[in-house]
Amino acid sequence: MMHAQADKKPDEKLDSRQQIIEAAAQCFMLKGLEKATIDDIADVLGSTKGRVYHHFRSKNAIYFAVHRQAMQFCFDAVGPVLELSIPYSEKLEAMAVAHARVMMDTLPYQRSIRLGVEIYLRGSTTEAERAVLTELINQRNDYEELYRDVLNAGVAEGSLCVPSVKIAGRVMMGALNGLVDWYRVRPEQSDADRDLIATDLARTIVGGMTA
Amino acid sequence: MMHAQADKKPDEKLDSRQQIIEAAAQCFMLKGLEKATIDDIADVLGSTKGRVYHHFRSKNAIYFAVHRQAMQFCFDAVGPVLELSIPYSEKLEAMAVAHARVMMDTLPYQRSIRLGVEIYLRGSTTEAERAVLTELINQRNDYEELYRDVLNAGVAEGSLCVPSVKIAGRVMMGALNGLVDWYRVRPEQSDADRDLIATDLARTIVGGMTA
DNA sequence: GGCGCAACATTCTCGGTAGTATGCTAATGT
DNA sequence: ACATTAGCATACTACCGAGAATGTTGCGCC
Repeated sequence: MMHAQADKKPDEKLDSRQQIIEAAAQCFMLKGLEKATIDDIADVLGSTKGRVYHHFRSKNAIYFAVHRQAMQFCFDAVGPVLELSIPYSEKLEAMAVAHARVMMDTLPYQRSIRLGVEIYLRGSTTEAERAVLTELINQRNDYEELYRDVLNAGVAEGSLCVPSVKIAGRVMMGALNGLVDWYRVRPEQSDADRDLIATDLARTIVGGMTA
Repeated sequence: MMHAQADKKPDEKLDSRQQIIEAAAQCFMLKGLEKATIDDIADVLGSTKGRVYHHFRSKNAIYFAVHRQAMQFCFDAVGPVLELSIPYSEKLEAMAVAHARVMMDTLPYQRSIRLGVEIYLRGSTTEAERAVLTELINQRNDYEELYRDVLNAGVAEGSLCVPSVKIAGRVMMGALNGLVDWYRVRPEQSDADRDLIATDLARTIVGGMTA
């Protein structure tokens, strides 16, 4: 009943799957990875398990999709910054700002990521799933490497200075991703408010690395 | 059978409970909060559920104990540093070093904390448990406030400079606690190696806050 | 105007786990 | 010496949630 006969928004066609991912991110954020049930996700959509299992083979597969999406948001956000021709110290800070922004803008996804990537799925998973898992972990490493690359270049250039590039990268990820632990969405909060948080955050972090 | 008749180490008397907490921290770190079962914890002790439920009313109670212990480690580590009469910038860095050290030294406890404090226990818990929960959260706030206090004092003194003390506190907690996400215990790693990590980490973080 | 398939809904099973109830044994007070 | 209790082990129950099996509906296509 009341099926897709209408298709009011033709640009939202292949997104029944996307809706599930969105709902899952919401549920994961609110209840945690294990406590969020498939039925919970379906409930958010006003739907049932059937729909979810039609699009995803397993609960893990849903989590993988959420994770991929979250990482994609990050890559999309910092990608443009990487193209800029500015001193590496400025580039690093701009990357941090962009990352902080995307953390706030896609909070449910980013919080889902935090809820135990390696820990979720201990042992008892299929080999295929473990393959996807390592792919996701590699994605995170690749992302962090973007920062380390800029750090290295900045040190070579002389605009950046850190005791250890490796540790500096960890510091950046820790401080930036930590945002999802304490940031709360407030309705009265404007776009400018979020920008202020992002810039203050980035400045505080990168400030210690500029020569 | 083979009960406590021996008591080989008299200094380890009232610690059957402590052993459970230690084992629980281990299990939580390895398998996650929900996936770690009471039987897992008992297995680590070469024991059974009976023992665990003799000392703790519920699984949540065990987690609470682990959490308390973890926070206690932190308070004990930075307490002495707070007494020192040194510039606040130096004090802040010394606190960061101490915190980083305790993160590495009590890794299972600290990792357990990260696995969802607010998320673990959504709704379906007793009122008594929720009271303990808020107590734990307050403990974390109190701990973070130690850092904010030093930051404020440092800014007033002129030895520290940040765009926002509130955000600077978040940055410190995020970067320092993030340590438990990437730090791996290696047997060949010496005490000095850990000290190096701690000092580099602290310097990278606090470096951006010194005037 | 039947056929097949996509996109779900409904219902069931089955394994795993928190918590309980009960049993057992060795100290400990009296 | 006897009862009691602390400190566990063993055996059992109740429940919940992932995934499977199966049913239902509408649309496209020949």
